[in-house]
Amino acid sequence: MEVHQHFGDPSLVITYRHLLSHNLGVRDPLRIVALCDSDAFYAACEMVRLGTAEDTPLVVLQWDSIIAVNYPARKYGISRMSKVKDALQKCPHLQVVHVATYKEGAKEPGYWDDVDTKTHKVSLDYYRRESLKVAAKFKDLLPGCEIEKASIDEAFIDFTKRAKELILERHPYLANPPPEGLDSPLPPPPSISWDGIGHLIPSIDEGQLFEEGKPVEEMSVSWHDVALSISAELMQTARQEVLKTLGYSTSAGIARNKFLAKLSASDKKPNNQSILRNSVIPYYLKPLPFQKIRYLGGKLGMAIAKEYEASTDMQKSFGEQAIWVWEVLRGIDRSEVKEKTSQNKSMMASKNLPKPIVDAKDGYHWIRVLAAELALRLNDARKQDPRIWPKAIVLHARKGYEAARSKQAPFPFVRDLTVDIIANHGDRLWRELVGNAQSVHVSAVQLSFSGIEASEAGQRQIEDFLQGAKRTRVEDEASEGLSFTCSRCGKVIRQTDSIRSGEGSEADPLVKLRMEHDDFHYAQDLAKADNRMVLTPDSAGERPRPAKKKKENAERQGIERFFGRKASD
DNA sequence: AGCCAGCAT
DNA sequence: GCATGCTGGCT
Repeated sequence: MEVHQHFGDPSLVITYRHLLSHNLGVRDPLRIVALCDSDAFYAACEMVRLGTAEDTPLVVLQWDSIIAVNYPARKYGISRMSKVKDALQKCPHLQVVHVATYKEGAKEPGYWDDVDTKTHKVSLDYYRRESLKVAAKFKDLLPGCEIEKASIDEAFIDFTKRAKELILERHPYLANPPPEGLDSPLPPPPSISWDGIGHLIPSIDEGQLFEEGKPVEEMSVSWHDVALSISAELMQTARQEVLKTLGYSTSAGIARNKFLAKLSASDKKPNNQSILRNSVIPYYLKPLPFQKIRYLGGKLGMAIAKEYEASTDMQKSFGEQAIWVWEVLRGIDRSEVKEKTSQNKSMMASKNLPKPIVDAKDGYHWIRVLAAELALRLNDARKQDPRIWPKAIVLHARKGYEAARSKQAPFPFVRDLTVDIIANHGDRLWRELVGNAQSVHVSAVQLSFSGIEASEAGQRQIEDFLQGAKRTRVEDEASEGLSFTCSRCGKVIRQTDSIRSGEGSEADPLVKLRMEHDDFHYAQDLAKADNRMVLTPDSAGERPRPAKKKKENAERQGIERFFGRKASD
């Protein structure tokens, strides 16, 4: 088995130091990573929403395309490629559900029976919310584990730390290293029961489970295998609990790194998990078309494949494809499982246009639709964390067959985010993109926020606003009148007689002053976005509150307004 | 910083 | 396909 020698670490002797250390990272010989993903997630979401029976075949539609097929439906030979018509022929009682959409007249996305891509826009928000629920549940169920949400339906879980804890708990004698010291090898591991904790990926064909007269599964048990079995146990109970409480079935792969976890996760779908022991890795990788490996599925994979075929020398010198693939894997997969903030770093709304935009002015219609969705979503996200704010707003437009072009601009911090603010920025970017042309050919538009963070700047502005009043008042008491320093424009704002319209208000006058100044910034943002006159802070108080007026207007303008307008085509 | 290409589900 | 999201590289 010379192939084993190329694997280095797996055959490395595991010592007391390895077991007792907690900071060995990706080099840890006891490292355990799982990839857990939801089975046919969008379809499962719809089943949960509709209370559909578990064995009901169901597909999810986006316009005319099937984007999710649950496992009962797959039994009928239905796939994502199928046409709805064919699917219904294969399975007449198939449930067909269209994703939620925004439609004219409705403020919230919903499920309608008259969806039309010319007038509606898809909303995937329900799936995002369900995804967050699942992730939160796994975090609850797996304390001491690092969890990285990798996509809407997948998460990596690092069990290393927890598995080591449990090894020590179950084998307390390991806590006391022998006199030879921490670097002496651990005693032989106990035998392992793999029952009920998933599918053990075999090293060779199911047909020949014996080697050298011994069952393969009894060969070469290591402490890493012990850690694997413990992790598999934890993963199994967590998955069962998610299924029971939220209704989502999942599949998982458990192995020594992210790549292998990801790979093995799809071995036994749905509702099952696979365990990949180090000793079977070479056998597992050998027959694997390497395009299946993450990051090798696209252009890079093709390039490498070409290079590989071209250079026969390399092939000869390296011999086995499995080894070569493994070398690639080693190089790339030093990646840690790292917790991500539950808040995404970008937020995007996009729309492909079956009827391209021809008249440049018609761009505003779809931009406002996209802006309305972003407003809803960002305001929603801010309920979790009011500090979050995007650094920039980006507009992409695909012209005809050309690749998409984009323009972006910094996005200012404003307290009350409205559709208008976003749309006005979007409109400005649209003008930059289309230039002077009144006639265009835009087949897709995409509006997004980037660099979303719980920014200190945003937080400070809010804190200043709420708390600054007190501090400033003290400073100001000696001097004449009310004033404060605006953290946004950096100017000292003083109360002038013009603002002092004795409305017998019960509010703190300084708070009031700040609010009015804030309104100025709000108005200025709008004005800037409109490429029109820019006010100066000092003149703001003299004006008859244009911001307020605009705001009231804006509040009445929900998403329905923009759908109400005809996309003139 | 702004824009794009590429990869992913 | 379509609707998302992330990262890295280039200017």
